[in-house]
Amino acid sequence: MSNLQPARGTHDILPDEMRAQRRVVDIAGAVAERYGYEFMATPIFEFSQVFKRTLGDTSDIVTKEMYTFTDKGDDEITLRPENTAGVARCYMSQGLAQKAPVRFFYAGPMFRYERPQKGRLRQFHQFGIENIGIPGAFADIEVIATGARILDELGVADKTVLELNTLGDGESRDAYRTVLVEYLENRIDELSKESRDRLNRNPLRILDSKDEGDRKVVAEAPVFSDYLNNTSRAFFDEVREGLAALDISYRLNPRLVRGLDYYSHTAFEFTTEYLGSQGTVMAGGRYDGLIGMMGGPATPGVGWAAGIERLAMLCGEAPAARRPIAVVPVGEEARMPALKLSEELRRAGYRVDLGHSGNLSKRMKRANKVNAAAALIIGEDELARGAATLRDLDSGEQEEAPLASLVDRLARFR
RNA sequence: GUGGCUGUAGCUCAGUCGGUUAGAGCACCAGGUUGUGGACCUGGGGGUCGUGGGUUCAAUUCCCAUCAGCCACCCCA
Repeated sequence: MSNLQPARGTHDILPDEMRAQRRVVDIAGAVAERYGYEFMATPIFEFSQVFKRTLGDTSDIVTKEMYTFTDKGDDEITLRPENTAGVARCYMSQGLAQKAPVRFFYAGPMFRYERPQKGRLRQFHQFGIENIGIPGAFADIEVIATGARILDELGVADKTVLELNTLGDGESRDAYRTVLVEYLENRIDELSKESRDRLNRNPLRILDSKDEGDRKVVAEAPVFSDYLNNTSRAFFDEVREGLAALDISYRLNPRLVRGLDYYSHTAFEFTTEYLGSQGTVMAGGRYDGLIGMMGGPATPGVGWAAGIERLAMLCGEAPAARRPIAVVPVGEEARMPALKLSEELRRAGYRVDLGHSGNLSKRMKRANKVNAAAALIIGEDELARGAATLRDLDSGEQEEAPLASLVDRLARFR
């Protein structure tokens, strides 16, 4: 058994779970389209540089979580740990600046070498949207609104909370960073070991530490909002105004810091308390610096990504599979006519379960097991009359119907 | 990567203070019903008790290691 196990942190997705995930993607995609987004995909692997250059040398994702290997052509390849960098790369290599602004959504597998837990897999799936080319706050507002609308239509809005923060522009962040590091250095012996390590690499992260000692120090730390310049402040105000206008409620969380380096201004997360410590269900923000970091022209962008598994878990029970019509032949001479009838019904749009063995009783059992809405029985008698027996499997009522009228007769079971 | 809990049939779980054929419910298969499913009845198949090693006359049970899942940290979707 041991070597038949799927690799650590991966798992098979069987139909029940697949339906749940598919529903998430279908609903999210349908909503995203209403907001002007179009479905697209980038490759599952890219040159490692795509991620290394953009996600930041200090991020955990780059430093310890990437699936990177050298392929037979000696290229250094990485399985994508997220999709924003890939979309940005695509934006440049496809010359999409010509078509800016662009709005894309994607769905697919991502890979991160982490210690697995429920809701945290090494191969997991994300649905995300990217809005590239719009510098103004309206883009941020619409991006958040798209996410909120999706959560609402999935029926999980009341299980999630939107947390919002601003990271300001580069100037504001640099100014704050300097002051913060200075403050933290003065109280360095009160900080946890992890936070001391983070002090140089990524001091903003310390604001989000769960360590008690750290929290005490953080509580008295200088506040970012005091260091926002006018531009950054005005931007954030407009975002908040827009959310208010759309009745999207949120909770300001000044400690909300995105893990990746390319973010600026708006940062947000939809979180839930129903999933244990894997509570982030959808997260994103503005990444005006990203395309520049990849060597392209300064290009604004906003987006978010959502964990499909996490959303599906939040949604609870998977939707039921579509109920088929069971076609059951009786006797050898009915097999071929049953095959032809099945084909005809399928062409007409029905889902058909054609049993392949067993007597009538066994096939009826199977019809029941696959949750068929109706059974069509064709045997010698029916064949002689060019008809089939149509049995409603819920009520148990049955009648004989001429083959020619079947497609219509079945309409109520569609 | 750190700390902890768990691992017995396809699933959910009993059980063995170390002892001979390891159980239940559900699921599955067959029959009761060779032109009628769901309910019911009868019977049946399925486990090297996660894997490897150690202790022992004897290990599914104790010990160690390992793998996997889960929880918290970490990180995040």
